[in-house]
Amino acid sequence: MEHQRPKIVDVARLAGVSTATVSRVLSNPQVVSAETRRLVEEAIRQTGYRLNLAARNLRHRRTGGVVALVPNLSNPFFSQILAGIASVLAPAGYNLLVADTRAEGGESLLAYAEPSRADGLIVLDGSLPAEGLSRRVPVVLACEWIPGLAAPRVKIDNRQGAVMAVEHLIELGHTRIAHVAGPPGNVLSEARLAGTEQALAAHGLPAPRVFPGDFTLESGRRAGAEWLAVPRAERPTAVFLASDAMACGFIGEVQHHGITVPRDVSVMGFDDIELVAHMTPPLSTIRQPREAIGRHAAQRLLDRIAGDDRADDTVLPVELVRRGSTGIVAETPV
Amino acid sequence: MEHQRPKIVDVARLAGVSTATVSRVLSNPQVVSAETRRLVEEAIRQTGYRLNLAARNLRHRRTGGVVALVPNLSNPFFSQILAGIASVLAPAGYNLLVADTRAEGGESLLAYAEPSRADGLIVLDGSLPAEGLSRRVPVVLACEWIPGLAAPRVKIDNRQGAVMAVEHLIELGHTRIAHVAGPPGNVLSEARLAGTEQALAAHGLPAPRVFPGDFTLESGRRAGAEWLAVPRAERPTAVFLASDAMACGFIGEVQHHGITVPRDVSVMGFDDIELVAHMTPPLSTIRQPREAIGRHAAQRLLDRIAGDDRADDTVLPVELVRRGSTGIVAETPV
DNA sequence: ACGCTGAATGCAACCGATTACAAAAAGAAC
DNA sequence: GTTCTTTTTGTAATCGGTTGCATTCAGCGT
Repeated sequence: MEHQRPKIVDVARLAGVSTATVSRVLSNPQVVSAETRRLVEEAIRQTGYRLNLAARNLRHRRTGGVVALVPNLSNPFFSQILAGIASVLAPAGYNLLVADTRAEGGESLLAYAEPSRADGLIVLDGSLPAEGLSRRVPVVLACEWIPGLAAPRVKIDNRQGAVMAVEHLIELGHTRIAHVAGPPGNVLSEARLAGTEQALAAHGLPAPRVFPGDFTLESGRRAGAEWLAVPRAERPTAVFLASDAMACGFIGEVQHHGITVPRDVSVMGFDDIELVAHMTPPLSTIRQPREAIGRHAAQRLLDRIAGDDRADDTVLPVELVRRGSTGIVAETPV
Repeated sequence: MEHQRPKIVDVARLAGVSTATVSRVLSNPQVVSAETRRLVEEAIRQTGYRLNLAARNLRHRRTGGVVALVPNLSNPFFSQILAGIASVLAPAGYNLLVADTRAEGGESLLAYAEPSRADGLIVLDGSLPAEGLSRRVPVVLACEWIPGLAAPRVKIDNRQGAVMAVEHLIELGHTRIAHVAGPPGNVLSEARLAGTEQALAAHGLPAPRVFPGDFTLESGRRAGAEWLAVPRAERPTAVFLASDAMACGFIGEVQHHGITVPRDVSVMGFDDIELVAHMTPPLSTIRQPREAIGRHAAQRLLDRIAGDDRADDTVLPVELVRRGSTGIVAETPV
């Protein structure tokens, strides 16, 4: 008879009711009498009817979905944030979709900021253009943020985290402390660098030697190579890197050249990704509450969707995690 | 005047043409005369008109999107596959959305397999129920697969990879070789275990001691603890783990207890995730062509969407990567 | 001047649900 | 039995583009 996908009128016909009633059974069952409801449900089962979302979305002018824009899915750092987001969104009836801003062309990203595609947007990438994003769907910024954009931000105190990291090194007796920065222009890079400088200055120590980096493993490795190239007597005895991934690259490189951590150099990371607890030595780092960041971001977005237009910031606490990669400064320089 | 989002009729009115013409300018510009087109484009600019995707999708009966279902976004293994997928999908005019099958409830996943939500599905998780998936949208399975489901599969030869790993260890002189398996029931776990057994048998060696695991870092750490608990004289001198993540956990644990890799134990992983090249020692492993897996999966999906109904398998080659974590068996057992 | 062809455009039905409003049915009260 | 509520159901407009078919008009041949 009908090879096509059944529509709501097919169900209605079979159940002997109008399409309106079928629709009510679907989205507002309690207004339909028990008997009619049973009839309709049976008809739905028999026809194998499935709702067409495009049609519902068109009528409702909403999509029931939220899109998260992530700079780089390969960074395990983001996945736990996404889990936190999903844990809040799912009970609220929204589903989460993730798009990688690196993988997709820059232009096409704005396509996600359409009310006809998503009801809201959680942006985890600070390098997106502000102008395209405003005036479209509700947006919340998490972790990174976009300077020009008035939207709620959920973040950590990056500067304070850096201060804690550097003070930990200072407590261990280090005075020549280097920093490996994140990508230039990135808001996180800048805050962490500023915190580093602030902590050193507060303790009367000279400004740090800064090696360039971009948060990636490979850039950490290069920083390691640069550190090795510094004459031994001048080498920083401690290095604070702006991401755990870079710290991994750094440690791998210097260990490969016979350096022992933390005897020859103490290393601090930032993020506390799962892996670094299992390295040899385990990495000392600054823990970000990733799950909580995700949960708060999702909650703020739900608020915004519900009409709350405040654009205030949520700042979550970080935590110093002392592990084996940092130690007291060597008594006798070899 | 109008506070509402402009629709196509607003543009049409301003340009002095019909909605049909505006629509044509949008989706089929060459059929409209140059002059009219200019007029319409100007009107679009002035009104700030943006297409409503729900409406277009409803009419077209397609969405222009593909959903990838990933078991666990925190595993960096998947992100490169996703990059490969996006690199094929984007030029074809499809956009990619990612959903984490762990983060979302099981039931809600089937909601993604709706033609009104996505034009196709790439499933990277073998643990999903087959029945819900068939008969909905075109599906391609990548990496893992679902035994009952007739859909094209893009995968590697897991058994052959395991054989290569074990033969590498045998060449180095090892005879007591252990395996740390993936989660029971997983198709990859089983193929890799089978390959391990096959290679050992082919060389007249006894069946491997098998430690349980589930691909995660933590389960690798536990396997390390179990290995340490084996009396020294009986300890396997080489361990092949079914994932790199587990190998990291394993090495971290045994190094923590004074074991030196590869002197005391050789360790092989599987996957070649970026990080393992930077560990100390760098991990020997089996490389999966992740980017290529993603590209092939996306291409097969496009084929399917275009009506190609074959359900054949694509098998991509793996590669043995020799690094520092494997070495010749120690001459004199300490 | 007249018919013919093809390009450009408009009309209006359509995609598949939702929902305001109206009508009908069922109870309640007297 | 009649009137007034309250509940249940149906009618038809609507969400916002798309497209088959019809129409208009310019250009061309005879």
